[in-house]
Amino acid sequence: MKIKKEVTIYDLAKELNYSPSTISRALNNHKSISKKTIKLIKEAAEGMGYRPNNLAAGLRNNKSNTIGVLISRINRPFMASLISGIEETARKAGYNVLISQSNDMYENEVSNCNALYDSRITGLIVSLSMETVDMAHFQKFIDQGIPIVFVDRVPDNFNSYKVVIDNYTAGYSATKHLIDQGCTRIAHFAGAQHRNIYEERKKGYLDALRESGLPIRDELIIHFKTLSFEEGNKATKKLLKMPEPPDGIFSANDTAAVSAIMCAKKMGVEVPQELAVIGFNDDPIASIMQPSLSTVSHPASKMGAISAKRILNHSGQNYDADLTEITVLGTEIIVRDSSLRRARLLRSKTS
Amino acid sequence: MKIKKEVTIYDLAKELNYSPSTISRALNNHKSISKKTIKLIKEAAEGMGYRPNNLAAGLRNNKSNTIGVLISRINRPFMASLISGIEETARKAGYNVLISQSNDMYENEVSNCNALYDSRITGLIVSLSMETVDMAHFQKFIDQGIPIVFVDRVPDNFNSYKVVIDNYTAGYSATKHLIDQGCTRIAHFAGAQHRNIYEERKKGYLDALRESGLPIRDELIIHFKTLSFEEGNKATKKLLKMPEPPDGIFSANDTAAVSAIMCAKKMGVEVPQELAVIGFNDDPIASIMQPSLSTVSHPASKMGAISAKRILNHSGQNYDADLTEITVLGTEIIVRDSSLRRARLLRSKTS
DNA sequence: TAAATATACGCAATCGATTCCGTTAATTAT
DNA sequence: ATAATTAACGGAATCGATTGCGTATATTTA
Repeated sequence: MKIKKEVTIYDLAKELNYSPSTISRALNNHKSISKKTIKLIKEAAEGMGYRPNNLAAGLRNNKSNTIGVLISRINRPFMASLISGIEETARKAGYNVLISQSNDMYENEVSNCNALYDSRITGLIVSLSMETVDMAHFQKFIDQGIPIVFVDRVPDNFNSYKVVIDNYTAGYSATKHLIDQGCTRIAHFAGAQHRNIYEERKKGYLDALRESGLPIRDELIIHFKTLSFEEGNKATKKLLKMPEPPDGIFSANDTAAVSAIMCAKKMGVEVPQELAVIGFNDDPIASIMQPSLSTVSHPASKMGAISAKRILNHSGQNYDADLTEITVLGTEIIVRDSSLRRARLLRSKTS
Repeated sequence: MKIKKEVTIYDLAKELNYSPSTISRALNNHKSISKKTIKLIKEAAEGMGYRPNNLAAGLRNNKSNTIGVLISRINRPFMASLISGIEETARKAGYNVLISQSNDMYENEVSNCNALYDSRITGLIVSLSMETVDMAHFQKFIDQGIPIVFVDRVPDNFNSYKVVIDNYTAGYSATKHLIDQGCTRIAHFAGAQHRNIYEERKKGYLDALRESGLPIRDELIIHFKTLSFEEGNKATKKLLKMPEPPDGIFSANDTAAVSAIMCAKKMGVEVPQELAVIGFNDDPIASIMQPSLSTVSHPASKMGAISAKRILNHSGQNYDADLTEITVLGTEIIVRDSSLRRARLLRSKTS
């Protein structure tokens, strides 16, 4: 199989008797090239099958019109939607998207970070791995004026753009909802506390209890490593075997919440009557499973779009590391069957 | 914020009194450079914060160590797992991954195709959009010797690497399973028939019926456009209102199967006793919902890994368009509650 | 009509890494 | 001890697009 020679602006220049400069300017709609010439050149480019070489342009301009994405895992509903939002926004602006996943390991995050840097990305969108504490691997981007947008799992000791949800309020509202449903012994499935989103959710949980005059019982607060299905299963089993088991669970994610419900069912514990459950994320599962899972919905795709826009808007202006714009998005408590104990009661009240 | 100057091999050359050629060779472990010099140069590079510029290297070599991915949508469980498999394999080999989604529109597929080409990707992994018929936009990759791997939704009129599952057998087995469970009026939710995966699944369905001597009833074969939840809902409602409703459904994806089950429940139709359902894909929902959904499992992540490996292996050798290696992976029928009518009967038979 | 300005384009350097040819010095073979 | 290798490195062109500066022609202004 012979490889065809690629058409470059030099080929176009020779063919049309123009200089490469003129070809380049014409293809970029430069104002000093006449409309007629631009049309002529563009048509010839199309006809000869010319395709720009991003590598060459990128080298010259020292950037690649590419947004780098650094997340923990792609195949999580939230992350997939986030990426989808990023890709859609970037694509519309003519940007490409490079992805990489850390699998929640610090070491991978660092090496992926370097790989993305080596590709001279225009900006970086990051959701931190579970392990990450040290932030030094991001410094080189700042030094080069490459914008970083932290999404969802953000650092609190690093100045940069951030796009987050109000985890505190969400945690507070979710817990308050359970209290409103008559729960008095509410357990919490907490995530790794050095990741601020989990810390905030827990704070919200604690404050909701305090405000309602409910005691805080340490034995009802379970600290998870990864909030996995297995972990959730184990934790639920343990909780339900306690002499005074909880009558409600606020889980920091849906996966663990689902496992709690399934475990409860297996153990013959009625949901929501004996155990009300609310999760976090509004994964697709939540609305399908039975009983359907109450949860906190996350505008994942929108967060992706906003993050991408941050980077797109950034280009042109000089990067000011002191200017840290933080976007905080609202969440929504989605009440479904897994926590709805007082449906009729509430309805009769309002009517 | 001042931008630090980047360190290049020229800076290293000046600092260490070597030529740029030597620096480059040392960093690439070229055999004509002494071990001692390599160590010296690498340490200095590390110390001075040198980072290679992929754009420059890519321009010179006319490739970017990047794999391009062109799929319909990222936030589908199957696709997210596919990408995850691709990314993991590519990353290990030092390759980056560029992603783009067509949202199942031909026009987007073409423009994304061009965008990826412009970035001089090393290889392309594609799952076709629902709309795609014309394949001309892929020709330029072939002309340049850039390998293309089609995954899952593959063309049948284009020579290239392909990674697929045996959709015919899967469709046959799924239908056979329903027949074994005593179903005699089995409906099929079919996908767009110009996408071969759906065509094959339907063929398997038809042959299973024929082989068992069951009649093929056109009114029980519903042709979907996108196999969405809404479409599934509508179709199920219609089917169940028929004078002689089906007693089984084989859906070409899980989403529509889930909608069928939920619709049946709403209409008071018992699953699986009155209506047995089997889906396709083994989405996370399948095992969680109630009744749990029988389905065909798809080795998504593995398909991604294999696709990436195809491209990695390809480099070096000359591309031979006549050599079209097709990888066919097996599937597994996952029997869960939604189709299990004869559980006890079967068990007593085997024991 | 001469001067001033605008229009439309060309020249050549540049981005950073790679690699084909050398060249020099060190080692081995005879 | 001299020729023949080998090892270790340098020079300079190259990849393709961009852009500051320069120039010739056309157009406008006074």
